[in-house]
Amino acid sequence: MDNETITIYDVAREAGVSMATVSRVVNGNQNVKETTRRKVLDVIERLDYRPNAVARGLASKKTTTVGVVIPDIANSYFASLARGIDDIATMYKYNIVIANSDGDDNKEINVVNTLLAKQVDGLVFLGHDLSDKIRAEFSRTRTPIVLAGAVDHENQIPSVNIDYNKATKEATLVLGKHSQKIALISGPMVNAINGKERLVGYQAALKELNQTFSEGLVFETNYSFNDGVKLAERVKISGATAAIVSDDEVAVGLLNGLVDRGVKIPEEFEIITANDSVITEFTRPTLSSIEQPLYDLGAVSMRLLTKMMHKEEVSEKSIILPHGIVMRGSTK
Amino acid sequence: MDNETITIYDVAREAGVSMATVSRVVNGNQNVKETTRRKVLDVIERLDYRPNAVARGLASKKTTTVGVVIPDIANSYFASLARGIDDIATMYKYNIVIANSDGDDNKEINVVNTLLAKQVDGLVFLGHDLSDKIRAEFSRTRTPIVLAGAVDHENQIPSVNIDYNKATKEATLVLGKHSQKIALISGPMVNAINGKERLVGYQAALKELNQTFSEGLVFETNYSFNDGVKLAERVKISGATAAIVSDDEVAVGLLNGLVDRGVKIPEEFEIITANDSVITEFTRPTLSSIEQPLYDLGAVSMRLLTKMMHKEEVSEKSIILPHGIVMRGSTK
DNA sequence: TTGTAGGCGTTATCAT
DNA sequence: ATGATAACGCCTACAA
Repeated sequence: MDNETITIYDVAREAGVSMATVSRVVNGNQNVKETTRRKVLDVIERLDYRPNAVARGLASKKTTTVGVVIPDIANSYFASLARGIDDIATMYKYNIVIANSDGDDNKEINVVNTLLAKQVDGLVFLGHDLSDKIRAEFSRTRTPIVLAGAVDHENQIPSVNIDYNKATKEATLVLGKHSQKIALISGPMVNAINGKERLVGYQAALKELNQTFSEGLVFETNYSFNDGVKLAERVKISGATAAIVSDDEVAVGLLNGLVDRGVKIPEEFEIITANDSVITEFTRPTLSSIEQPLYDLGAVSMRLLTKMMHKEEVSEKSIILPHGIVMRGSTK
Repeated sequence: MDNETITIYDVAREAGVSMATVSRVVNGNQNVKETTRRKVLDVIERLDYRPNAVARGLASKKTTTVGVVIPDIANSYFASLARGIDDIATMYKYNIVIANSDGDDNKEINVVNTLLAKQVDGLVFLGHDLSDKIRAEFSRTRTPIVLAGAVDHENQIPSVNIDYNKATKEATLVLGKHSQKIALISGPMVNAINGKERLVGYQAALKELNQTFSEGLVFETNYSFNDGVKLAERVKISGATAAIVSDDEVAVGLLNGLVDRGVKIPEEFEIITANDSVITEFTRPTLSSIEQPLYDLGAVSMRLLTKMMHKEEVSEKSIILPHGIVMRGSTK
């Protein structure tokens, strides 16, 4: 009663050739006479035949699909990376299956496993420092994996990053020109996005500034606008007069929270945020930021992954993209 | 030389049972003696066996994967919907393959086809009024499809929306209290997100306000922050003293562009935007908005899709979620 | 409760 | 240039 799924056999029969031939024209194999090619193409059109990618995947052991593990697709930073990834993936005829990990170690392992079960040809892993468990998981699969905006401290897995340590240090030094008390607003410390690098850079800068490191100036958040807003009061009380923030949404919240409390920015309080996503221009004053090529981080990592999937030689496994500091309204 | 891919046969041999039995325990079939189940589970663990989802998909004709066609994942409005979709999908054990369409008719058709070729169990289509071509494509597939934040004027395809017409009318009426010239900032007119509904609602409100509709007060954009910024000058020149905007990023740009030009908001110019995404709170003043349950739009549509995929009866095919108007800083 | 065997829709290897 | 015919890894009646 329903339209049966039509297969390569149907096309073959209808066109009076073997399925092998149909397969050849579908796959652009040159060894087909032009006339039969036409004939087959016609039938394909007429029958509205659409090759079954699953069967194809089973037979060829390639799915033309890559998995993307992402902490939160609704976060503009990750969304930008995702966009870069998808564009390049599309360019190379890959599709993307996205799985939110919420930055949770266990969920990460979970989604990585289901992604691998789905036989993705490759994996892009976003956002977190690698936990030992996940690294173990990665090490026993042949599936190519690339980290984007995430560092592997063992330096085993190919990755695309900026130098978070250096960038954070530079940003902190900028704030140090006018501030004696600089706060560090990070993600959840146990598992922050490049948290260690950032902390190290921050501390190195403090040392150079002859400022003492104080736990009381380090604040943890869960990467959300509201976290930033809520933090404003605590930060104000801490006596800090500047902050380096690890996530743009948090920074926007903090800035607005501070402004709403009558704090003058940048006169009384300076902020530099970390990701230079579009939202840094949404506020007044606008947010100064570590400048990083978000889209490119995604795009380059996907490009790297395609090379690995195609078994091309990759000279550089740990790609560091250039960064900078954009001075906008939240710094003097 | 490498770790061979290990299959259900390996497990069967190693456990001294048939592959059917292994399949049973993997799929949680109850007809397995507890002791053999244990035995099999042990071997699975020991061999680190991971069922091949592709083979499974071919044999069972189910991929536990749903396709999501999205205009731009980097847009916070769509990203919110996507998050809702993914959460519910995960809850029901589905994965999501995302494809950006850029709101382009041809790309849409393209990605829909590759998604269908991949045998997704269902499809969520975001963002646009349906073109005839895409509707034709949809009508000749058995794959369940749900529209989220997109209306089908033929009312054939299940969808989850708010009443854009009514919401736009209400918002326009609010602006009409203080303004004689209300601009409508839409997406690309040919293919705007629910563009027709919004235009109709806008015009209905004008009529009720005894204001005349003028082409000069309708502005098209491409849904980006920068479009909004650029538009500020033109809108100002047009003499409008209020605007209803179809996209939050555009609204943010417009607001900032206006503020930067010395326009006082809301005193001299009022704005109501359309999507109530987080970024409406990023600006100062904050943006008043049509209020809509973004996450729920995604979540509900995915829930509806699961029902369809499981062949459950669905009573209501066109779900309208409630909306409201949030008055924030950009209105008097 | 467990095993056997026939698909699922392609690709890919050999022949012809 | 074209056609048989095995895989590919699993599910699922059907038997036992």
